[in-house]
Amino acid sequence: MQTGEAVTIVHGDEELLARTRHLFATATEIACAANSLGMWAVTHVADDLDALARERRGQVRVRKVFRPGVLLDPVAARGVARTREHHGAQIRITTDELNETILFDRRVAILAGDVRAGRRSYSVVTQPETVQGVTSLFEAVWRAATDVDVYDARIAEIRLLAPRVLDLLGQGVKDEAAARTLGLGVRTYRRRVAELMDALGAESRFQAGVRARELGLV
Amino acid sequence: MQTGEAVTIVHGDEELLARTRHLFATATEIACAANSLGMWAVTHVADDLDALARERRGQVRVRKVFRPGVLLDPVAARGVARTREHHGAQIRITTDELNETILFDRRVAILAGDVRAGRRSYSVVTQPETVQGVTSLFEAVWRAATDVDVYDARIAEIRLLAPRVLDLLGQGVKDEAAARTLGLGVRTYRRRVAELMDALGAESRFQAGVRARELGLV
DNA sequence: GCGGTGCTGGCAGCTTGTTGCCGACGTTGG
DNA sequence: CCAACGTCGGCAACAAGCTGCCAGCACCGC
Repeated sequence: MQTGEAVTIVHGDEELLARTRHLFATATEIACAANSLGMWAVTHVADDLDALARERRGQVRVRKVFRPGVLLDPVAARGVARTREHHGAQIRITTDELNETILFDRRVAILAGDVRAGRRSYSVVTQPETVQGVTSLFEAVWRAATDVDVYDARIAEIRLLAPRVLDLLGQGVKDEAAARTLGLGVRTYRRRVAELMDALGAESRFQAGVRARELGLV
Repeated sequence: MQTGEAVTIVHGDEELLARTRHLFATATEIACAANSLGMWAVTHVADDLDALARERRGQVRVRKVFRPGVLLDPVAARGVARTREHHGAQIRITTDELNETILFDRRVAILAGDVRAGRRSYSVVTQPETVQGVTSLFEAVWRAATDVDVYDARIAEIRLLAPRVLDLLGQGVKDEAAARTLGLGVRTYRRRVAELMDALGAESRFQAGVRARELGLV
């Protein structure tokens, strides 16, 4: 990654880590928009980066925006809570579609690309106008987003039954049979399904299946 | 992995490779049942293993059973064709639910477990009765399965439109709007959807979404 | 005890999805 | 040219899914 380049393509998590470690160590402002914890898994895997974040807690403003589906996975929800507690991160939830992005000090933007051959590619952008554009988009999303506490209480409830509902949905079981299996009325079962779809931000059951699989919920 | 153990748990693809390389080098019969190419990606990543398989072509009987959804991905379909051509593998398609399995000479069975923290665990079984049980299950599936050629011609057609249909489905677009977008009548669009669901072995759209995502089709 | 609140589940109306039927049309082979 | 075949698309019947409505019930606070 050369200093003169405005956009650099980075392949794979390891390379991204290697090339951005210094940013995590020096930035005073880190902002992240993610559909799942996947992108931030990079920073969790690297133990030294986690320790670094804790160490720098008072020196860096960390903001993260997730989609509500993230909170459906108990493990991910705990990860979110831990991030807030240990890193002093401010966390909000949005129902808008997100492109996965990390911003450092309004100077560097990392945009996630597609997964190819099991490796995800990232664009590392330093070109000022582009970074500014991405930043303003993030700020707009941030302003419209809701504090995680508002969502978490509600989703914590949905989470209780979600694994069983998702399991039955994933097996292709019809609503009536699924409701019977869970000992619910079909109206209530459908309420639970509708809540899940809302949390997943899905408008159809196919889309919900895709999202649920993406988030590792099924 | 000790000789005396009847079942050994192996974590991650690399470890599986390291511990089973000798099996690929010595076995005269290899049988694999897989939901996707994922499990066999292990052997593709290792170049020396690929070369080994080519070298041993006349010395080892290779049989693989996949689910039809695998053929929906052009890349995977080409991988299947290449395996057949280069390794002389016999390949069949089944619509039954499969547990991902590799068998070596009716003596060793490898069963795939769940993915944990991004690493998949495998059970490596050498206990004779268990291996025999797994082998007989594989043989039953093999007997009932259909030669890949029978499926491939049909699925090759479905594959042409599949990316666009899957994309619209994944966006939650309703059938009528999706049909219009593709310039089809809604009856035809629904035929295409039904074919896809058949190929994916899904009974509901949620399940289809999960499967499609699993196979990397969306 | 009583009123307020929230959840459940049955019912019903509506939308969306599933699939058979059939006429129309294009293609192919004799 | 004609017959056979396969696909498309409109129509319709039916099933599955979506959601509002409301009575019944449990719980809670005064």
